[in-house]
Parts: sequence; C-alpha cells; structure tokens
Amino acid sequence: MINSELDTTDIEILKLLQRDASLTNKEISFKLHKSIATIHERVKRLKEQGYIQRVVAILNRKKINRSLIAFSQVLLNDHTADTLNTFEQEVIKFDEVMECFQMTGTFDFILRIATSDMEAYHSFYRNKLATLPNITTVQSFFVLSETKSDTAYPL
Amino acid sequence: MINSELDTTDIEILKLLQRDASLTNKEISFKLHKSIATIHERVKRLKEQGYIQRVVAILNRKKINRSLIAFSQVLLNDHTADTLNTFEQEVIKFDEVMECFQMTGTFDFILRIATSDMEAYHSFYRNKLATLPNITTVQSFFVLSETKSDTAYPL
DNA sequence: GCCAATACCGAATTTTATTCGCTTAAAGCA
DNA sequence: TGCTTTAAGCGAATAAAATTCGGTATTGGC
Repeated sequence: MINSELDTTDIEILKLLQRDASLTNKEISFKLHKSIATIHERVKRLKEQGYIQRVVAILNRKKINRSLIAFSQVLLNDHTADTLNTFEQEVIKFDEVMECFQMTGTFDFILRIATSDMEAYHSFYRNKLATLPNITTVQSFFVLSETKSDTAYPL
Repeated sequence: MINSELDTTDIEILKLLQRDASLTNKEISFKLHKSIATIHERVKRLKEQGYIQRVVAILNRKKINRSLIAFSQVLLNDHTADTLNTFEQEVIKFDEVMECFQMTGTFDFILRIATSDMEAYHSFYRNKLATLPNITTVQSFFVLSETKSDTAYPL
C-alpha cells in the first residue's frame, strides 16, 4: 500500500482494535482470513501512518471515585487572544477537567468535568474554576445517566 | 490483596496503562521496581476486578473523516418514561452519535456528534435527529478547537 | 513461637510479536 | 504477448512477551 488509502482489511482491523486492542494478531488474522504476518504488517503501518494514535486502558470511573460528570459552559469577558490562551492554559491544569473545547455559539468553552460527587464539584467550581480571570458566566449541567459513551468511530 | 483497595503499585500501573496500554509488563516492572510476575498478577487482577474495563485503540479522527464535533442539546416534549426510552433507544443507533447523556437542567440530553463536515452534520440533523418523535428543540454547538481531550483520569 | 494468608520473585513454559526470504498477482510497457 | 517492476501476502525461523508455578519472606492472629 503506497499511502494513506485504507482498504477493506485496514478498516476491519481498525474496527476490531477500536473495540478491543488486546486482540492478538493471530485472532485478527483468523477473523479476517489473512496471515499473521500480513496483519502484523498492516497494524504496524496503521500506527506509523497515524491512523491509530495510541492504545489506552479505559478505567471504570465509578470504581476510581469519579461518579459525577458535569458539562460546564464558560463565557469569558472578552475574546482577545491573550484572554483565550490564558483561560485554556490554566483550566487544563485542573485534574477534574477531562476535556476542554472552544466552541461556536453563545458561550466560549465547554468543559467535561469528572469528580467524585456534587460536593467535590462544588469545591472545584469555587476554588478552581471560578478563580480564573475573565470569566463572565459558568453554566453547569450534570449527567443523570449515560446512554452511550463510545470511543470507537463507526467505519 | 483481598479486595478492591488499590495500593500505590496498583495506582501507578493504572496511571501508566491509561496513557499507554501497549507497555509491556517488563517495561512496567522496570519503572515500578517490581518483578514481571508481580506486574502480571496485578494487571490481571485489575482487569478481573473491573478497574480496567477494556483496552482500546484511539484513532485520529481527522484521518478517518470525522473532523467536525458538535454538542447537541435536546429538549423533549414530555418526560414520560416511554418518551425518554424511545428517544434514547433510537438516537444511539445513529453512527454519528458518539455519546448520549441524560442531563439535569434546562434540556434533557446532550449528544456528542462526530461528522466529516458541516454538510454531513446538517444531513444528520435533518434526516436523522429531527425525524425522531417528541423533540421540542435542538441546540447545536460546534467545536472550534480541542484544547484538551483525555481518557485518562488522574489518580 | 506457630500457623495461615498474602505479596513477591525467578525460572520454565507457552504464546505472541517480529523478521526475512520467497511466491504470487497486478500494472506498465515495448 | 511477453517482460519487468512493484507491492501484497505468506510460512517458517527467531526474538520477545505473557503466563504458569513452586518456593521464599513478611505480616498478623492466636
């Protein structure tokens, strides 16, 4: 394969590894009717070319005391590069902040916050988030139930 | 270890595997100054006890044509169990829906939608999401930039 | 002091990953 | 058509990793 185009085998490999990256090449080769060497070569290339960014362990957040997920929408006072950069640089330092996106629309950022409970969220909000400069408003929404949460893109 | 409590070694293993699950037991044993057999035993237990839910490959979404991420906030007409269940069951069938959370607050669900571009989002919205019954409003916000996006919980 | 339980380890074994040389299929071209 | 080049694919050999197992050391209870 010269470059960048994915064929059916590549796509099937990516589908499998998105679901379970602990599959062995032998198992994959059996499912896709290819040799172990071929699968090995394919996976190696998919990593080298950056399709597979990394392989990670997904933890059960309830077992490590992160039962509460909040989405917090943040609006800043102004939108100078300096204000935006400062906010980003500071907010991502907080352990509770799993994700930070700058957004289009009526607010500037959306944060995904993981804490143990509402008390911990409150503490994060008062002692960390709200201390950052140039914040106009923060609106928080809490996850009642997780219907779907997937890291695997359909291919 | 009798049950469920994590000691320092467990926590260090989880930290490492959250970042890079392709680390070998040998590499981990070197970092943590334990034997390979001990690391093997620990990791096995962490999986069995459900701390490690699964091991997955994280793909570069830009390389697989999922450049646009949207958060869509959905408000339903009513909140009967039936309406809620139907919405959940149907919306998670759409390929574009990576996450679906029922939320507290002024709307009912927040969806994370991954599409190739705005046109694809529009098509998803018109032909899929908006066809579901009992939707009052949908408000969509688009990701301009991803400052932080992490699957690893600090421990 | 003795016993039981547990964490830990080294070494042996099994399984997997990785390498390499060969074969086959396809594409370009005279 | 027949020749050449290129790349995908493969099996077998090798290297590395996972897994198993028996034994030691430590700790806490009695």
